[in-house]
Amino acid sequence: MTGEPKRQPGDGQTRRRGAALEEAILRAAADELTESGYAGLTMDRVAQRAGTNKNTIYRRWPNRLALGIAAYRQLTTTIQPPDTGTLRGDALELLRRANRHWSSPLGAILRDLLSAAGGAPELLAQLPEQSTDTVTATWLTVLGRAIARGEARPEALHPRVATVAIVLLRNEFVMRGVPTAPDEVLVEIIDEVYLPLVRRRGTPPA
Amino acid sequence: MTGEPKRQPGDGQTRRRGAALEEAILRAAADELTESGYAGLTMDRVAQRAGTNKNTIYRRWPNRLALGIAAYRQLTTTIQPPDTGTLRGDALELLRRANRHWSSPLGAILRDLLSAAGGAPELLAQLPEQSTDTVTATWLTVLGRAIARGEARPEALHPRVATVAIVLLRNEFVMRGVPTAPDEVLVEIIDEVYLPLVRRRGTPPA
DNA sequence: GCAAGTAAGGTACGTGGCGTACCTAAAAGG
DNA sequence: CCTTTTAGGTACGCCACGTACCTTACTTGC
Repeated sequence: MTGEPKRQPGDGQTRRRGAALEEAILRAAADELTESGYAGLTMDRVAQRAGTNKNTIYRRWPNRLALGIAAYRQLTTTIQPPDTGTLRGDALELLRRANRHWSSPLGAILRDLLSAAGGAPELLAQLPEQSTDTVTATWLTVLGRAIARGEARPEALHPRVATVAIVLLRNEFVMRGVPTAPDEVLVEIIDEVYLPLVRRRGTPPA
Repeated sequence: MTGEPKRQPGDGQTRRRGAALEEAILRAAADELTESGYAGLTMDRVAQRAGTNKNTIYRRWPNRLALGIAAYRQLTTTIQPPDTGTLRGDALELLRRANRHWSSPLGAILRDLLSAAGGAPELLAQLPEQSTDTVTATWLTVLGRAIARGEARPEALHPRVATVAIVLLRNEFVMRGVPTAPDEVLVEIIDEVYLPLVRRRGTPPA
């Protein structure tokens, strides 16, 4: 939305450097992302929009993808674990947040970035929603509280187990493509898979 | 490996048409895939290798990706469900096969194709290992036998539940990138998640 | 067998976008 | 002030996709 004033050679204008310039570039890139998606994020356009030139961009990011990832991070905020009082509530809330995000325009951008990264771990790690650590920590927190309440078995406090639900939902997006998963799918994941897996055993509700 | 003889204009050679030509193109594309991966699959090179021209290729496939998918299918064979006698054995075998395939050169090609498809369902459906139907059917078969043997609870015979293990492994590849998952990961998925989830309930082995 | 129709071959080109090279000009800093 | 650093301007090489257009070889139907 914000076009930078085009600078003429020798017009005596102040010339940005360092952090200020970097922020301007990131803002321009983020704007391009939201307007045209990752496909529309071209180095020429970002340079023009930021009122600078490709040269300057390439001095800071090695390639288009790196810039795209950096710009994407500008658009996201980090998540706080919910605390609804029940494991089912917390888990469902986390899935709904993920579902909303992945179905939003930002989700489309995220998918394109993932595509472009082609599974390079050092790049994936820079994407908040994909960073295994962040996501895993959130689920472990939620599950830990449930265990403390006696809702779940302590042995379930294991990264692989704790994150099963979100992994299944992510898979839903990878396999079925773009559109939002219906809420029933989220409920099904929780009720048919996640809760049966982490709930206390050997004491059937008989 | 097989270079087609270069045809000269007016050299009186026989000119391939229809199915024969199509097969030649697919063979050339498949060879390029195995030698140079999807990145190396360029329309010009395929045309040259098949002893034909881009024009002819574009009459059959709308773009590079479509050709890549078609060529990839030439390189894969369909899977048969294993029958080791135990659910654990069958499930582990299926995971090991998937692991081997995804770590092989073919797996790299598959990942690139998935990347390029960018989550378009109609394209994904053409990739055997990604076709939900095929994979789900296999796991349902294996799980169905286990239920018949009394190893698993009948309510687990549900697509979402039956395929949990393979979904987790797929996630491992998506998140951690290329290299083979160690066998311990497969065992962990089976023993910590899959079997606890599908096994009979309420009768702990006490 | 011949003529019309169809499909393959050859070649060139437009296009888009990345990444680089190279020089000029402004700011920073001693 | 003079030097060093960093930004700006511009052009270009390159690659590969996809298209256009014509020529040439097969096929088919009369």
